[in-house]
Amino acid sequence: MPVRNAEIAEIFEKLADLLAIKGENQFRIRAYRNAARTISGLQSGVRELVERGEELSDYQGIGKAIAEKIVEIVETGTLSQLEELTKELPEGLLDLLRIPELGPRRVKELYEELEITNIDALASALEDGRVRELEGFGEKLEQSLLSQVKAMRDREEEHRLLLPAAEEVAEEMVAYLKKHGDVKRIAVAGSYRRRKQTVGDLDILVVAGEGSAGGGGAAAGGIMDVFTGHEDVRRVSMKGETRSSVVLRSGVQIDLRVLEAESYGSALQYFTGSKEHNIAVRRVAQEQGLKVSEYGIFRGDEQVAGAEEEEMYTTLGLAWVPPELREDRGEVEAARAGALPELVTVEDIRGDLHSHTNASDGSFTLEEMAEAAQARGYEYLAVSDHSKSLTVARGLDEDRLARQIDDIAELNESFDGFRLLRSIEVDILDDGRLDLSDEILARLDLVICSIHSGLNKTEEKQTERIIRAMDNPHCSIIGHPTGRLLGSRDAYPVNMQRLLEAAAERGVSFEINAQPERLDLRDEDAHAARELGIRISIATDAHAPANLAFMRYGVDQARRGWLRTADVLNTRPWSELGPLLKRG
DNA sequence: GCCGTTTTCGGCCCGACTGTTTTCAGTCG
Repeated sequence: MPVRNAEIAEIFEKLADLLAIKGENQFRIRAYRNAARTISGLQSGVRELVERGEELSDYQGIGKAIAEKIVEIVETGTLSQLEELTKELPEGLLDLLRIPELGPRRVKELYEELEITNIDALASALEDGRVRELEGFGEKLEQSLLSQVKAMRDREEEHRLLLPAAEEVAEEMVAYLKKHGDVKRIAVAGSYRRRKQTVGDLDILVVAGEGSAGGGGAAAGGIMDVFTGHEDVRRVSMKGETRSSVVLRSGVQIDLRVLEAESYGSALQYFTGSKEHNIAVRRVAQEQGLKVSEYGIFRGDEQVAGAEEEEMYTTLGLAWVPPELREDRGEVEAARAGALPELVTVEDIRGDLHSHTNASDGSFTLEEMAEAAQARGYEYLAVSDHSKSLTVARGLDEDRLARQIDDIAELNESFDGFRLLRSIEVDILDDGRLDLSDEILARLDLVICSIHSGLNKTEEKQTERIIRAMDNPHCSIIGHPTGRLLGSRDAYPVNMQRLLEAAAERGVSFEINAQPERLDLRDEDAHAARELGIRISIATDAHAPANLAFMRYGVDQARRGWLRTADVLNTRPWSELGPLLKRG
C-alpha cells in the first residue's frame, strides 16, 4: 500500500485537530502541523527517504518523535497514536472543525455538553435552540452557524474533486488498466480533459486489444473485470460489455467505456463534452446533411469519420477545438471561421510572478526558492511575501522589506541568466489603502495587491475597495481577485465587470492564481479581461519549491479563458516585462 | 514536540474582530 506525502501530512493534521479538541498543549499541536507542512512541501517521497534510510529529523520541524511516527506510518500505513485518539474522540468532530466559527473549544463544548459528533446532529441541535443555551454561545452565533451548515451541505452535494486529486486517481487507474488489461488506446475524457477547475466524475475510454475487435467478446469482458476488480473499488454500480461504473472507496465515481477502434475519435469527442459544445457541433453537422453521434459522423448509413477526434471536426469544416475551449462560448463559430486563439502553453512560461519565502509564511529561503525556479528553467521569480497587517503570516513591514530588497540585490549578483524580482503581496486594507508606504513600494519591481481580511462586505463596498487599491500607481497586479477557495469558501461579492474596466483604464493586471483550490481569476473572468486588453499573470503563489509545479493548473485555466501567449505577462523576457509592471 | 553561538530548559506569532460579556473567550488569518 503506497503511502504518499499528502497522506502522511493528513495524518498529522488529523492528529493536531483531535489534540486541539482534547485541549492538548498548543505548541505540541503546532509542532504536528509544522511537520505536516514540511512533509507536504518535500520534493521527494517520504517513503523513499525512509527506505533509503535517510535521517528524517534533518528536516525542519521534524525531530526524533515525529520521525519515529513517520516510520511507523510508512511501515504500517497507520499511526497507533491516532487510532487510540479516534477511540476517544469521534472522527465526525473533524467535520465540525471545518465549519467557520467553530474551533476546537466550541467543538469540545458541543461534544461534551450536547454529545454532538457530526454536522447533522449540530443542525438539529441548532434548530431545537439547544446550542444557544450553552455558555459562550448565543443567538447571533446560532444564526450564523445555521447558515454555515446550510452552505456546507450545498457544497457537499457536489463533492467535486480538485484537479490534482482527480489527476492522481485518473493516472493511477489508467496505469492499472494498461498494466493488467489488453489496452490499445486509452484516454480520460469529460470535464477532466477540458481541465475544468473541479471534476465530478471520471470518464475513461478504452479500445481493447485484438480479441475484442468486432465481437466485443472476451477481451472486452476482460478489461471490464480488470476495472471492477481494482482494489480501491467500493461498489460496482453498473457492469456491462461496453460500459461499467464504479464508486471508489474515496467516493469518486469512474465510468469505463469500451469502444471499437473506428469509433474512438467520435467517442472521445462526444464524452469530452461539454454537452453544450456537442449540441453546437451537431447543429453544424445538421446543416450539411450529416449526423454526429458517439459512434462517428454518418451520411445516411455510411460512416464518414470517427476513428480520430481531429477528423470529427475537419469533416465538418471546423478546426480542431482544444478541449479547454469546448464550453459553447463561441468556439464553434471561431473554429468555422479559422479564428480559434493560439492558446498559451506551459512551455511559453518564462517565470513565476508570485511566491513566498520563510520571511513570511513560506517554508523556504530566498536561495532555495531561487534555486527551484532556476531548476524549472525560469528566467525570473518574483518574491512576494505578505505585508505587515497579515500578522499571522508574519507579514513584512517597511524595514524588513527594505532588508529583503538588499538581500535580493546581493543574490542577483550571483545569478547568470536569472533574477529574483523584488515584490510584495501587499494587503488591501479595509478602506482600499495599501498596507505599506508608497516610498517602499516604489522600490519594487512589481506590487501584488490582495485581500485577506474583511471578506464580508457588500458587493458595492468590496468593489470600491479594490478600485481604490488600483488607484495607487504602484499597484501592478490584483492577486487572487475573488478570494474563492474551491470547495470551502465562496468568492466575496464583487462587480467583476466594473473591476475589469477600472483595471483596463489604469493599466493594472490581474492574476490567475494557480493554486488548485483557488484558480482565481475564474476562466470566464479571464476571458472578459482579455477582451478588455488586460494582461494576466499566471502565478503559483508558491510557499515551497514543490508548489512551483502548480503552474500548469494556472495555464489550464488561462487556456479555458481563451488566453494567448501575448495575453500573459510572464511569457515575456524580463526586458519586456519590467516596463509593463511599473505604472508610476 | 521542536529547537538552540542564549546548549538541555524555556520559548514557541499575535492583533483584530465578534459576540457574549461586563472584562473576556474564541476564532480567524
